[in-house]
Amino acid sequence: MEKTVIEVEQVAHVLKLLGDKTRLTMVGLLEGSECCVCEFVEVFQMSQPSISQHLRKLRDAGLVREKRKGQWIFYSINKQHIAYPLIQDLLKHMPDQKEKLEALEAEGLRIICD
Amino acid sequence: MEKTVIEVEQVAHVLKLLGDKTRLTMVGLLEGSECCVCEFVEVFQMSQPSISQHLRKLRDAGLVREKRKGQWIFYSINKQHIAYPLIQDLLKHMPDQKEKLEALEAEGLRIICD
DNA sequence: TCAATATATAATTATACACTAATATTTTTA
DNA sequence: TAAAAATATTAGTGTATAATTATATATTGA
Repeated sequence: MEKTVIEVEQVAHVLKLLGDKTRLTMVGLLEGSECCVCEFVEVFQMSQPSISQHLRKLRDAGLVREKRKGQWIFYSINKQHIAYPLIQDLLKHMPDQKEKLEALEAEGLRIICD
Repeated sequence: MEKTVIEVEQVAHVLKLLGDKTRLTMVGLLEGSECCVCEFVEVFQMSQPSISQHLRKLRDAGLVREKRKGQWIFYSINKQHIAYPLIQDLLKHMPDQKEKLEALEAEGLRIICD
């Protein structure tokens, strides 16, 4: 297991961001695969602006990256972030979120690119 | 390493509590040893009510326990809490906080009981 | 080029949060 | 038993946060 030591302030900042069910689940989903905004809207059954605002917070902190693919913007986890190993450790204590994406796929709502 | 899997909501709740520099440091300190309120007041240079309110949040969540020893009330980490293994993993990514207590001790402000 | 789709941003509002000031409670000690 | 010390609680205040609504931007496809 990789280990990074991060200043308390920075850890607190990351934990504050992840101390929200929506954002924490987002990160759990992104650990499994890239997702676009409309997939999050489906998974969370929340409004698109609300989803975008959550993603913006994660992006502003550098925890996720965005990449446009045609009409969609895909988000991915930033494995280069100094807190990424910490986040991985966190996620080990949570149920796997991938079933949410599988449910999407079953409904034909998963966006596949490339 | 012990492993516990906790529901997303519960993890988010714990992370929200620890997403505050003061409370996160408190937990880091308590992982090393019990502390009483006046020690926290010294370490954080914050008002006593503010410290008490932070401790109350941690206590309400069951993350810490309190125990009166004479005129002092000592707080300790609750190793029985379902999120304790998660917290231990978190703390591994932070600098050790014990030097703060050593500094207190050097000033003769550490409260030793028993 | 126009309509539809996907996404972002801005403004607003209601709620949550952290701190301070004031006060209450408990314990020790003189 | 009265005063001091340690801690908790309550009320008030300013700020942060999350959601909604409205609007703007960018891309695709007819």
